[in-house]
Amino acid sequence: MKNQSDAGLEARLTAPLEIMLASFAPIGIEGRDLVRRSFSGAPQHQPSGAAIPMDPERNQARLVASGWIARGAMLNDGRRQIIGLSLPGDVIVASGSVDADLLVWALTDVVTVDATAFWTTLSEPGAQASPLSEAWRRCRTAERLRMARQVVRLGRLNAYERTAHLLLELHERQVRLGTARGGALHLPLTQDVLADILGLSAVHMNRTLQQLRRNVLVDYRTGRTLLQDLPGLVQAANLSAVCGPLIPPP
Amino acid sequence: MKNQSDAGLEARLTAPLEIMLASFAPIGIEGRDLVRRSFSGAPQHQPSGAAIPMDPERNQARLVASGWIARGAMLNDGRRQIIGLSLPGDVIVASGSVDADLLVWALTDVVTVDATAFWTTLSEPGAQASPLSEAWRRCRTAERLRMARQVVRLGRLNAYERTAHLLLELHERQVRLGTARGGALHLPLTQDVLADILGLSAVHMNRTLQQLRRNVLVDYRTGRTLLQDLPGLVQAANLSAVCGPLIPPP
DNA sequence: CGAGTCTTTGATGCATATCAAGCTTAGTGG
DNA sequence: CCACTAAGCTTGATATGCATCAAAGACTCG
Repeated sequence: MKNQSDAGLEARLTAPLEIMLASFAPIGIEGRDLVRRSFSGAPQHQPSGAAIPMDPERNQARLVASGWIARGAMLNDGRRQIIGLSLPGDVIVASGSVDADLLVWALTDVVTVDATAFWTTLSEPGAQASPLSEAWRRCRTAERLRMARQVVRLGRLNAYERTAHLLLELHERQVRLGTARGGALHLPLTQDVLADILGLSAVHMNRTLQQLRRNVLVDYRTGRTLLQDLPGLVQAANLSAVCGPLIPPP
Repeated sequence: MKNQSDAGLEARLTAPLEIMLASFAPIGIEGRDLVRRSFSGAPQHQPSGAAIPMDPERNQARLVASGWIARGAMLNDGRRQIIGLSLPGDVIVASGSVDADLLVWALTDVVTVDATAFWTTLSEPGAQASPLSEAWRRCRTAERLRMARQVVRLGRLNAYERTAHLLLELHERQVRLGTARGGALHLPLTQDVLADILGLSAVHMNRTLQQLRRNVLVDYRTGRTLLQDLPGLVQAANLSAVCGPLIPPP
């Protein structure tokens, strides 16, 4: 009985991961079941704003089951930079920061599960050639690519380009998850948070969003945003935001 | 005979990797030998400025045996951003960029070897618990950490802080390799390249380096740079640059 | 010794930060 | 149901860090 309810619970928790993996490469029923079997720990709930404890030694990796998470750094004088966002289906790895200057916190209410077993499973010999491991490989490559593009964004794009590019990236990720349809996506981010992702001040973030609205590219509202002109955004971004093959969700 | 000379050559090619791994965790004689046995392909030479071909499918990973390599992106209007530097001992992974907007090129004359076998070896079951794999894990963690810090650097540090931080990072990496002694390090980077790492213009890069010299923190010259005041630089950087445990090279 | 690649310097402009204040919205308690 | 509050959004004025442009010195190398 406990097992049964657990199985149901796990299936729900891993749903975003299954969907995202399948968007990179078909993983088959076996792949799907292997994913489900790899998560058995108790889910942890964190309220919006809470820190997510990431012990670099134990507790190596956590799967985001629902909610949005920010990984970032805080300087002594209060400046804050968000390094990346983790959405449902993403796996967060402890950065093992020596000085603990890297933080992970919840942007919304969040549910996470320990992913160490999953991590290990995909490093095992048999997994090396499976369809699942191929999807996982592409998924990790996409993550590295996103990080690389975050560097380019901050280093060489202006505020307008940065914003367009970030919105396209978040759009692609949500299309993979099946939570965005035709440019409409769920964005539970305040302009403050957006600014900390893009290395801007909150004031300038606001003005940049207004500019995008004036040019009829984006209609931004907290929680519910509409990309009105995808090709226009791609042109405005000046940098590709595509992160891998995209097999549309069913 | 061929085998014998090959063995000698391979030992030399992998030397930086062995040293760097050992700086993160002791790898033992077996680890060292496993590293040496994992590289058998012909070394490739590239002159300074040449592109390093990185086929995302085959040719997954390459070890830098000597020379400096830049990974970066080029925008259509000529803006360039270097995402990271690869030094001897580093392994470059194909980003599998869909749009091929990410490039890898040689900053100096360079020798690389295919590292796919090495990569695979360390994913095998037996390797999971070996000292070598522990060193490798820490090494990869350090790389992720460096990338994260590059984001913070570009997003929230000013030119002065960025420069101090980058120099500290390069210092640490060379201390690991045993190629830096007491603040003196080898920097085969033009100010142009430094600017493209730090997201600055070459002119401002120059002025920032002068400022560091005036404050007696750094004596910069292409090819040979001296960090005159490490604690001062750490303070100026405003962000930790330490990337992992540091076991001093023998 | 000439030609290219780097570095340095000065003058000017712009993108973005900062400061300060009003406004809007949603949630809370009386 | 209505103050009351706090969080977020918006706007204007001002300041500044860095880019850009232009040109002149330093090096290096054939």
